[in-house]
Amino acid sequence: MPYNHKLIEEKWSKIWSDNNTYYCDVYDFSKPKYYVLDMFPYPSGQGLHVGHPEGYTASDIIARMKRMQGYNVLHPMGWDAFGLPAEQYSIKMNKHPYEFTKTNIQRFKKQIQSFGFSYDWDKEIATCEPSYYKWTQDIFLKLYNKDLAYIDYRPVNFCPELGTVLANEEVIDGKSEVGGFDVIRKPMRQWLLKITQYSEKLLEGLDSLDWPSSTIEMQKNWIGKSTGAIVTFKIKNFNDLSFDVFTTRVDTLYGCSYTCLAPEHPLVLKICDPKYLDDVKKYQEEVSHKSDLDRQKVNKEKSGVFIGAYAINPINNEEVPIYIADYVLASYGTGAVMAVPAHDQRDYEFAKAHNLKIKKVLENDVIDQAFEDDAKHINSDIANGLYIDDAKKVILEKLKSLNLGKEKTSYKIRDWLFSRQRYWGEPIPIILMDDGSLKPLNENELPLVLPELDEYKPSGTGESPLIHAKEWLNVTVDGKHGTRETNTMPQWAGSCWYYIRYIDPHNDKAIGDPKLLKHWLPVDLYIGGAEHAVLHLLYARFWHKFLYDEGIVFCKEPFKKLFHQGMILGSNGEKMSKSRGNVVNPDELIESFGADALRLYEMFMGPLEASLPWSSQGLEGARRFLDRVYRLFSEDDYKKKISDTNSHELDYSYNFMVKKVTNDFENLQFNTAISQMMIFINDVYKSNSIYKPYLTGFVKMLSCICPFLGEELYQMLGYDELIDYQSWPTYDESMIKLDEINIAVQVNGKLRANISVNKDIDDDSLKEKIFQLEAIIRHTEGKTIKKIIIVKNKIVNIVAI
RNA sequence: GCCCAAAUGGCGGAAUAGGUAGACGCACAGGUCUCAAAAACCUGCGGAGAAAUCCAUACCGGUUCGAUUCCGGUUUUGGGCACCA
Repeated sequence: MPYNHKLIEEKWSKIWSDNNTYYCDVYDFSKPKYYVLDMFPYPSGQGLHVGHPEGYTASDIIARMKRMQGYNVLHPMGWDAFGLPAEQYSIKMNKHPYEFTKTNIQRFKKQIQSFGFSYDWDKEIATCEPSYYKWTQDIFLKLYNKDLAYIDYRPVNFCPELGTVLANEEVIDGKSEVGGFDVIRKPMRQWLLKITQYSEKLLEGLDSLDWPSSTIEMQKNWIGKSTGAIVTFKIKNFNDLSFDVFTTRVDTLYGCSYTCLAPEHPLVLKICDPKYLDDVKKYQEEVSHKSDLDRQKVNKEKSGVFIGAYAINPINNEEVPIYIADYVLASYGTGAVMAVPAHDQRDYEFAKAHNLKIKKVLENDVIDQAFEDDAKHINSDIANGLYIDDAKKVILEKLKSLNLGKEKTSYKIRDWLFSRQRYWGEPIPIILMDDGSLKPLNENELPLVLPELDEYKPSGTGESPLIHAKEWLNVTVDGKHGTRETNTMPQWAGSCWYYIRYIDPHNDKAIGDPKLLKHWLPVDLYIGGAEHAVLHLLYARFWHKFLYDEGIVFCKEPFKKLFHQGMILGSNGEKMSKSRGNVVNPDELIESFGADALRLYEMFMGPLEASLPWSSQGLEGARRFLDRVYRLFSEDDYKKKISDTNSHELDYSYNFMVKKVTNDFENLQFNTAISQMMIFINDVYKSNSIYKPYLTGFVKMLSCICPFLGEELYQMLGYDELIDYQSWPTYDESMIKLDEINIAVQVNGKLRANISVNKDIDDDSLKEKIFQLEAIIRHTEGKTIKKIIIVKNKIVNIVAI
């Protein structure tokens, strides 16, 4: 008989909630702590899909194992509740997004709870609650007071037709996603955070982390540190003017045959020859119309124009022409480059297109592309005959003596654009006084709560709808008038520090409690999608490092171990989406197969980090296994085999399983752990007597994956307590060691026989036995034995010719 | 274009300090039970061959007694980045 999952799920859900089973007393410091965290979801209107529970099940298995291993486990869940869809909904319905968000949260919570995850719901948070964002605002003020937040003008995607600013994802081919209207680039007043001041700290911390190496690599590339040099070029006929370039290959300076400025470079119009002015202005105009994306896409042709001016190469006083080109970015380095066409591919292409001189300074053949590697320097006067490192040294020394160059480290990372022209986000707690000064709120004025609006429609100017909240907007400070900042914070803000708030969300004092934060941080295991490899994980690290510098947290990194779960694809191997019609609904699956079967299947599909196609037959197989397990406990034929005395039939199988499962769980390799548990159950079916403690140990491990059935089976074995805080099974290493082992025998690397011998048999006896084997005699007959390789207790290879 | 990862039966996958390729599950086929079906249980299951044996971990080469695993090259797929000086 299959078990009744509905009854069991209902029964244990109630018992868990009545007993507050998964409550974590964070002030209990008597046990070691384990903090296992999921990336919290955005509660969208669509509800949960089968991808969500994959990561949640993995973290839940770890949480349950750690509880049994005696840890005080913090395993919380909450809601990343500010966001675009809620704002769009409120515009459409002219309703407050809070209600919509609240409804979605309730639905998500109900769905998540149906999986039997051992979350401590007492720690639940939502980033859109004033009691939460009070502290997001507080951290912003701390950043502001440390001069890490500032206002600047930055271009945004503005849609005049919709009267609103659009996110990149809302713009498709230069048109708005909604309505298909034109989108233009318009500079607007923005807040930025100086994440660039933390470049080095963000880089340093990476190597100490137990993170996927690809994620560490991506963060390194994002920060983009490169060490090189600044070289100063004077301008011919402009004695007092010069510009700096940044280069990583100062050793090739003798090969510089032109220089190139970003079209936006402030010097361009000052030094441009009037003859070329029209062309230059036209080119600048063209470039300014291109959005960042356009400018990056059109990368086939190296466009640019000569501005009729010349720069002086400081190393040899050669006069080189100055161009402007859009392949030089104003935002990186100094916004100017020295071009060495022979040894930089981009410069090479530009030089070819504009008929510029290509001068070799490295001993190698440059035929139809640039040579960018190391070689002996030529045509380089003081650097002739030297290789890259020494060449850099002598050239830099000379530049330094001329006061025209120095070492310089450059980073790709830019300051974080931290404001949105939206309603549904944390208000920025700053007042813009009429006299132009900025007045931050005091801590005791927080939270600055979002006001109710009559209408949530866009302002039409691109500003936030908060501009409509006249009463909220206008304030008087010390008798002077000012208006509140109408920009709000981006969705990232709330998720930058939520792992701190979880520790004790009911107690504001917890955020400043050193003992508590020292005990619980860092997060021991953080599980979430690889799509957050850079932005969220970098921003959160930035805030954490800032809070460390402020003396609020005491570890340098927030997340010790990180794991990215893969994606669950549709059964056709494509990404699940409504339009493809391959979406699987978890509610229906729990209804018909039970939460335990769904959890088990998702863990058994394959490696956690892999993207795998959904198979409903696979789910049926998982359920079949659980029924097979249940039968052992419910059918008389099997029940009567359960015994308090050990017949030793399962000694090996059980102990091996405990070892493997413990190991695999620790490494989040659930698919192989489950297959070992299946092997154990197959062995149990074959044995005549089942030692009860072995069955108990199995149930404990199963309960991490399938908690409802785990509790039920534990009770059926006759135990009164809940299984959740029982001790983790141990194994006896001596039971795993076999006396007799199987050895493979190869001749010339090909398997010819198998032989069963005593473990650790000496080589001579083994050889003697082997040469009695018929297959070995046949394959070595008439040949000379050149060598016999023996790998102890594993394999023998006879080399014979 | 650059960077990273991957490629194993009909399918998901297992096995890498180099050592018996295909664990476990799915699908499929045959059988037992049944009036019958379902469920359950048993057996088989990479390809060729009667067998001996041969071939087989994307493809081509190399190192090695021995390569899915290491090295070089090629192809394909997936992910990331987009002229970063």
